[in-house]
Amino acid sequence: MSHNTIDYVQQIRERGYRMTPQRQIVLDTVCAHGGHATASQIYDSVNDQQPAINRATVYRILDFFCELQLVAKADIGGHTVFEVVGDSPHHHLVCRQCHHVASLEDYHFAELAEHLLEEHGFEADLSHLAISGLCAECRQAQND
Amino acid sequence: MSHNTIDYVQQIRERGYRMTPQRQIVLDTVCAHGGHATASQIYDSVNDQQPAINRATVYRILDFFCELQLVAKADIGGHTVFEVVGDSPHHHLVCRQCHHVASLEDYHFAELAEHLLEEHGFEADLSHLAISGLCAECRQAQND
DNA sequence: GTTGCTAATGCGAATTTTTGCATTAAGGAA
DNA sequence: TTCCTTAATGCAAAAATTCGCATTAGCAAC
Repeated sequence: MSHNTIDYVQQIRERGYRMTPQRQIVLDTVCAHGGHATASQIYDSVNDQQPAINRATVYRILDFFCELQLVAKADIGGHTVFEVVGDSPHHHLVCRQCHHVASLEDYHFAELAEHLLEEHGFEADLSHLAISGLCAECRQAQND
Repeated sequence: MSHNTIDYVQQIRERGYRMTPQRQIVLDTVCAHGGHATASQIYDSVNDQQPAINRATVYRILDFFCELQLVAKADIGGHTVFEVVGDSPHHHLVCRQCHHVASLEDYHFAELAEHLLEEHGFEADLSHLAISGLCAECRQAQND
């Protein structure tokens, strides 16, 4: 798995929360999925490993991780998916036509975040943003 | 209501879809709510006016309007809300702590959209984006 | 106006997600 | 190690959302 377990445990405890086997498994599972996984997909995987873990618990844990920003939630093509927040923040360009998803690491987002902080005092969490629009291919196809 | 009915009807027909009384009522209702309304809230309002309209239909119509970009869907503080896309595109800064929502009309977003188009050929639909982060108040409170 | 094609709706059931509450267990203190 | 506090889980029921399919109705063509 790609995450450093010790580190996450510390982060959780420092904020007054508890580390549980359920949370460990869910975190491992989200990591294992790598890309984007829906809550149900994550539950299914978890269930394969530990059938005793309740569905509601998985949902609550995913919410919990999102609040702690260990995991990011995004709406991609109408589906809510989860992804571990790693060391490389990136964004997603989701085509509203073909639903293709392009990942993007772009310094312009950093600029935007700076502006928001300076001009509005808002500390934007600009990692794993899902932006919908028209991809290059679909734009071309439309111009026929 | 704030929307020009004729205009929407044309847009819908031009793309090969049909205008129905159900769609009209849902559109009016989303407009009437003005700000942000959840699917259930919209269904309730619609149901008050026309009890015959099915719940599933309301959900499908909301999706339909989103695809046509007549309506924007956004995740705000964990709730999915809908808003009519008017002539004044704006964005939402959602505080992850206090869940306060600030509206924002910012030219920096337009710049970002330009960059995405020029550098990645992606025509971003940058209206009604919901960005989560920490608002000024909560940031200050955290520094005590 | 009438007809025909098919998009859109209604309905019921399945699936997904949330919620309230009793019980369990994490982890700091004694 | 044992005890205590209360965060976290499991369970069951409710609520929200999606899906398949038979039926209805928009609207373009005649």
